[in-house]
Amino acid sequence: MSRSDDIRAAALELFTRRGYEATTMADIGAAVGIRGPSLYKHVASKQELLAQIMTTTMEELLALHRTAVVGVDDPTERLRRATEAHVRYHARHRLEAFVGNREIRSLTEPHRDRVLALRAEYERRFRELVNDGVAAGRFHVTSARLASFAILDLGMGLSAWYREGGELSEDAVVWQYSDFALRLVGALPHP
Amino acid sequence: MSRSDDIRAAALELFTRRGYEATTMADIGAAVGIRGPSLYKHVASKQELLAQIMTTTMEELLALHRTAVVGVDDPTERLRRATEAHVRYHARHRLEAFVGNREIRSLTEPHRDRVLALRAEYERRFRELVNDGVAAGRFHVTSARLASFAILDLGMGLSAWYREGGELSEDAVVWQYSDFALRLVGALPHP
DNA sequence: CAAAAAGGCTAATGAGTATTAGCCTGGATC
DNA sequence: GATCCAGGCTAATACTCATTAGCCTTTTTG
Repeated sequence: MSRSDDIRAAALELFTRRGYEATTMADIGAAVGIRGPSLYKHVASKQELLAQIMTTTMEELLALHRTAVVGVDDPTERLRRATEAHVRYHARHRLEAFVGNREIRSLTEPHRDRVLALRAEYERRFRELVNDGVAAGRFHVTSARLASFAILDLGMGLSAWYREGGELSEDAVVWQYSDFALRLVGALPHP
Repeated sequence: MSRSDDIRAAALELFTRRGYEATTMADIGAAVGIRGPSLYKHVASKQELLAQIMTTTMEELLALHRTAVVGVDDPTERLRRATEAHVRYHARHRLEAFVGNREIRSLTEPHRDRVLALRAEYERRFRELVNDGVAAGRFHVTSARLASFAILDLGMGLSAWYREGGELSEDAVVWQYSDFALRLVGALPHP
């Protein structure tokens, strides 16, 4: 089983660095010390590798989101926790998040619709968090859609530039970005 | 000359929708009504098409940035104008911006370094805008780098979801996002 | 109006690539 | 100890592409 995991990890790394189309089965094989065709003893196809990465990524993100907000009522706290989960996931699993955001085009049809549906669901949940805050008079934005897109895009941007062990620790980024999200929706008093 | 422009426009459209690697010269030809090999009467190579798109995009963005802030002294106003230019460019030239952000990997070496240098320059300028505001006591952020990344990422995200003629007008998005940027750096009074 | 240049086309060329076929080996199983 | 079989490998299959060659027609030019 470990071999399959190594292959998935190598594929993830290569899909991130070179992109799905530019990565060959021989590349993936070389990364784990075997030839391209031998990969088929472990995985069904290149496309399946991508589909698995993207589907599990979106499912994990949604699961973490649910866990983050469950049992919390205050709109500000709900948005803070959701953003923390969002940002932390993008920092901790930046390869998965990066590929998940960029390779939707390379996904073929049974999978693409599924991933897009999960993503739409995730967006909808953030939008509702913002809407709830506005309805409660706690947030002040002109367009909840725009504000939620902005918050989501912060995480996606993160997955492009964040590096573990870089200048900024994971916690620092999570804390800062969550603060940014609350400032964005006008939820914090002026500093 | 018009033919070359048509080809560049078709390539841009296809690179955006399918990605550089997944776009064939035959596809681009079909989009302008000729066969793949005939394209070579107008352009040198597929790679050149990409390089041209990415280089001119970054140069335009830098030029617009310079124009936006020149002669403005107030830090808040400088950041507002820079963000407006940034967001407006990403809305108005979303295909160029989208490709410019996503296809750096597909660029081969004389060009990639050049584009990366331009991009680094652009990031540096935003970071300095934020630093200046902090130094003047007008902005309140923990990390200027993080804040400028966040603002830049807003534009990049925009180029992924914005659609001309959609629910939100260009001006609405520009105004809102510039406001977000100022809220992000703590430059606005509490609403 | 003849010559040349533009700009198309089809047919190579020359790679590269996912996937399949079929073989081989060394350890596990009986 | 003979038999499996998991997991490698090389060779073949069957594309798909970017790019080049060489030809032909139309338009421009002198």
